[in-house]
Amino acid sequence: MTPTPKVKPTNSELEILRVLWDRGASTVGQVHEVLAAKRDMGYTTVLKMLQIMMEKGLVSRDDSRRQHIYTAAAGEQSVQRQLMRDLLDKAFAGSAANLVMHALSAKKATQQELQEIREILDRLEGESK
Amino acid sequence: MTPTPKVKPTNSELEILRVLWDRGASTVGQVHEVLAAKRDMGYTTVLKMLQIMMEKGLVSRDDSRRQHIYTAAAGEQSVQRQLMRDLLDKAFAGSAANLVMHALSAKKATQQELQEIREILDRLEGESK
DNA sequence: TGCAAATTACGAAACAATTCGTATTTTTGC
DNA sequence: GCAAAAATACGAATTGTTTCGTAATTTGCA
Repeated sequence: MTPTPKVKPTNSELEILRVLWDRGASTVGQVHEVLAAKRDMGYTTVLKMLQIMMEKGLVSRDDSRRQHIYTAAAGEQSVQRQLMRDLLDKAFAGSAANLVMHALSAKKATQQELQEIREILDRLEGESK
Repeated sequence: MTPTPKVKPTNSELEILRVLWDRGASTVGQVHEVLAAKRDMGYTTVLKMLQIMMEKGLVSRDDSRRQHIYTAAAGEQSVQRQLMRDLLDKAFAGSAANLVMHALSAKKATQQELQEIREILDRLEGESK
């Protein structure tokens, strides 16, 4: 089980977590490189963010070497579930079906993804039978 | 078509929109009554929020009478879609299937909801053929 | 060794979101 | 009419987020 963070990540923090989830353990420079490609963002800004996230327990780091190496402490799955629940409550009045409907129309899923979703449905339906 | 707001509602704004979507046009007092039941929140806080939301175009109001009547200007559907897109990008790396998976496991859907989702899938799959 | 380069630490400014106290305005009942 | 009650307007404090400049530290190498 991935640990559930105590705090809900802010938007910027989520951007950084995204990088760490995708790349795995990274230096500040590596995270910065990825983010700077998308939008303007100074090196020390990223550094500071990571330091704050360290305090909040969202990342952990190895500072045994010259360049500190940061790792996402909050598991991708856990954070996703947390954000999902939050959005479900606040914006969708708890209706998962409604949310799914919007998710699918917000972004076209591939044939393969649609197939995967069918499988999830099958599994869920099987369980509740 | 419900109008898409220019701005993304903040958390508190979403709470208020939730009330307006559920109850329909409401006075400050009515909104306050609902929110105060959940968490501590002063009357003028709600009032101020609604005034700010008015400026942002998230609500409209009828101030022809003593008590102003507020209505959600941002349609529930539009806001949901917008938030969905946002979350999809930031937390789910664009994978709708992944998001749907979490949505379904975060909150058990009813048989009927599952059926509705299947119908959506059918429709989508039909389109892309 | 000691200087230049690379890195982290720190503080604080800029901005945005939330909250509420007080002032002002409007209505109503006497 | 006028006072009390009820409502809105406004300003500002507080808190949280994001950003970055500058200082301090560490490392490698000439």
